[in-house]
Amino acid sequence: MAKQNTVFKDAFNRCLVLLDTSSALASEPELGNKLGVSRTTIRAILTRLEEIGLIEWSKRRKVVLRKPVAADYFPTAETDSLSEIIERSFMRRILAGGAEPGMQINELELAREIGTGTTSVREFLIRFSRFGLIEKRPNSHWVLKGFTPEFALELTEVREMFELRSAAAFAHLPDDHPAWAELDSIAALHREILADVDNRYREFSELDERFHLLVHRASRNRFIIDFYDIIAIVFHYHYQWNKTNARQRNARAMEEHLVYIDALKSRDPARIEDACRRHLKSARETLLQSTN
Amino acid sequence: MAKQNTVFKDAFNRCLVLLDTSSALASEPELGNKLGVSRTTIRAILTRLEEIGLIEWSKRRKVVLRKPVAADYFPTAETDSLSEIIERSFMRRILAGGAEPGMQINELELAREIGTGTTSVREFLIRFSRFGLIEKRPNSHWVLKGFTPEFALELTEVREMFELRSAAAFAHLPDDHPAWAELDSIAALHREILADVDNRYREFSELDERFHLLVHRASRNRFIIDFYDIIAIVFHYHYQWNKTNARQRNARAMEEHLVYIDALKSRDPARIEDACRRHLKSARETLLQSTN
DNA sequence: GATCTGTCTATTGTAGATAAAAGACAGAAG
DNA sequence: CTTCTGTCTTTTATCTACAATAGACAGATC
Repeated sequence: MAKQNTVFKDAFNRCLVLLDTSSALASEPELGNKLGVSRTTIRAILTRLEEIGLIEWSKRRKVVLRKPVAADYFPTAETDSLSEIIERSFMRRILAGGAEPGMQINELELAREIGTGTTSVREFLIRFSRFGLIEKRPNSHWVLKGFTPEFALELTEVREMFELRSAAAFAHLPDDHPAWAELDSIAALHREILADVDNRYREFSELDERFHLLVHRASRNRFIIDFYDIIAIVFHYHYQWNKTNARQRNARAMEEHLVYIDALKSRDPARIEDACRRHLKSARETLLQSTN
Repeated sequence: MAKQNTVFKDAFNRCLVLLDTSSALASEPELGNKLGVSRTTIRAILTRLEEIGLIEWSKRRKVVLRKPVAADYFPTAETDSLSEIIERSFMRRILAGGAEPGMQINELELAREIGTGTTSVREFLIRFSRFGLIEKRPNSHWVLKGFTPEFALELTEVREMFELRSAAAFAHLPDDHPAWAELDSIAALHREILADVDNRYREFSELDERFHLLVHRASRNRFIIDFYDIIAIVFHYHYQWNKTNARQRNARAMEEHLVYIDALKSRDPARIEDACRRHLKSARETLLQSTN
C-alpha cells in the first residue's frame, strides 16, 4: 500500500465531532481550514459521511441527518501516522527493552518487527539521530549510544545554558506580549492540579512541556527552541517509563515551577536565575536517577 | 541502478596510491583496514587491478606488475557519493541562486534536476533540516527559511555560548591530552600559511574548521560537538561563495587564532575568554556581511 | 593456533511505482 | 466580483525490488 490514509481517517473523526454540534456543515474550503487538510480530503470525508447516511450532500447543501455514534468513528489505532507508530515502537524497544549501549540497530529487522517498509524506518532513524542517542556507520548499521548518565549530563548541560539564557530574555519581553498571559494561564493550571494532586499529578508531563517551551521561545533563537524538542522527547518517554515516586516528584516540580513563574513575573534577573537554577538542578537529578 | 559503486571506485583510487610505493600488496583484511572498506570491496578492487594488468593475483600473492598511470584512476566525478552530490547541488541552489526566504522546495523537481531518485533527495532534506535553514510542512512541500541576518545571529549566539564554554574546558585538559599536540601543530600551520599568505590564504577554510572543532571537542558534550557541524557547513559554503576580501579576512582571522591559541596554552581563564570573544566577534561580523 | 582466502548470506543505498493528499483552474452560484 | 464546486494535475509518503557493500563461517595456509 503506497500510503496509509491516516490523514483522512483522523480528519474524518475530527469532523464527526464538529458535526455533533451543528445541523449543517460549512463550505469545503472553510472545513479544510478548520481541520487542517486540503479540499481533496474534505471531499473524501463528505463522500463517506454521505455514504454512511450522516449527511445529505448536494453542492453547497450539507445537511446533517443524524448524530454520529461511536461506530461511525474510525478506531484510533488507524489514525496514527506511520512515523508516530515507528517512534513509539522504537522508543519502547530502546527504553523499556534491554537496550545496551553499543547495540546494533538493524533497519530491516526493525521494519519487519513494526510491519512497515524500510524507507520509513530509515527516515525515522535519520530524523531521530539528531537526538544524539544513535549514530550511523555509513554503509552499515546504526549504533545505539544508549540512555546513559553521560547522555543525561550532556543533555542537561546544554539545557541549563539555554534555559538560563531564555529565562533572562523572558524578563525583557514587552508587557503586551502574549507570553505573559500564557504564563498566567500555566500558573493557574499548576495551582488547580496541585489542589487535587493525588488524582491529577499525571497531567504534569504535558504541563511541564508547555511551560518550558514557553520559556525557551523567549530566546527567539531557532536553535534553542529546536533543542527543546530533544528535552521534550526524552522527558516524555522518561515519564512514561519511570513511575517511581511520580506523584511526589511531580508535586515538587510544580512547586518549583510556581516559584520560577513568580520570579519571571518579577523581572528581577537575580531572582529568575536563582529559581531557574534550583528547578533545573532537581530536574537533572530526576533524570539521572533513571539512567543506568 | 540500485546503488552507485562509489565506495569501490573511491577505494580503488586510494589503493592505486598505495600501490605506487610498494611492490606487493598486503592481505585482504589488512587492505580493508587501511582503506576503510569491507573485504568484499577489497576483492572487487583486486579483481579489477588484475584485469587491467596492474597486479598478478593468486591467493596470497599480489605482485605489482607496473606503476599506475593517470588513466588507471576513476575520474573524481565518479567517486563522490550521491549525498555529497545532492548537498553541493542544493547548497549552490540556495546560496548562489536567487534563494528568497519563504520559497517552496520541491522534492521531485530537485531530484529531476540533480538526476537522482526522490528517496535520496528526501533523506538529504531530512538530514539537512537540522541546520535550521529549511522546514517541512507535513504532507506538503519544504519551505526555505533562508540564509538571513536572523539566521546568522541565532547561529552565532549559540556558537558563542558553546565556544566560550569549550574554550574554558580546554584549559582543564590534562597535560598529556593529545589535543595539546594537535593545537601546536595547528599553530605551526597558521604561521606557515601566514608567511606566504598571498599564495596560501585559501587553505584557511579547512584550517579554521580543524581548529574550532578541536576547541569544541574539549567540551566533551555531544550536543556541542554536533552543533559545530552546522557552523562548519555554513562557513564552508560561505567561504566558497563570498570571496570579497578573502585574503585580508583570512589573514586577520589567522592572527586572531594565534592569539587565541596562546591564550589557551596559558590556561588563564580571563585571557582565554578575552581572545575567544574577540575572535568570535569578528567571525560574526564576517558572516553577517554576507547575509541579505 | 592465528591469520588468510573462498564462498555464501544479510543489510544498506537507491530507483521506480503507486495510493493518498495537496493544490491549480475554470466555470457555477451567490 | 467574491467565494464555492467540479475536475484535473502535481507532489508526497510509502512499498518493493535490486545492485553494492558489509559481514559470517568453514576450510586452507602459514
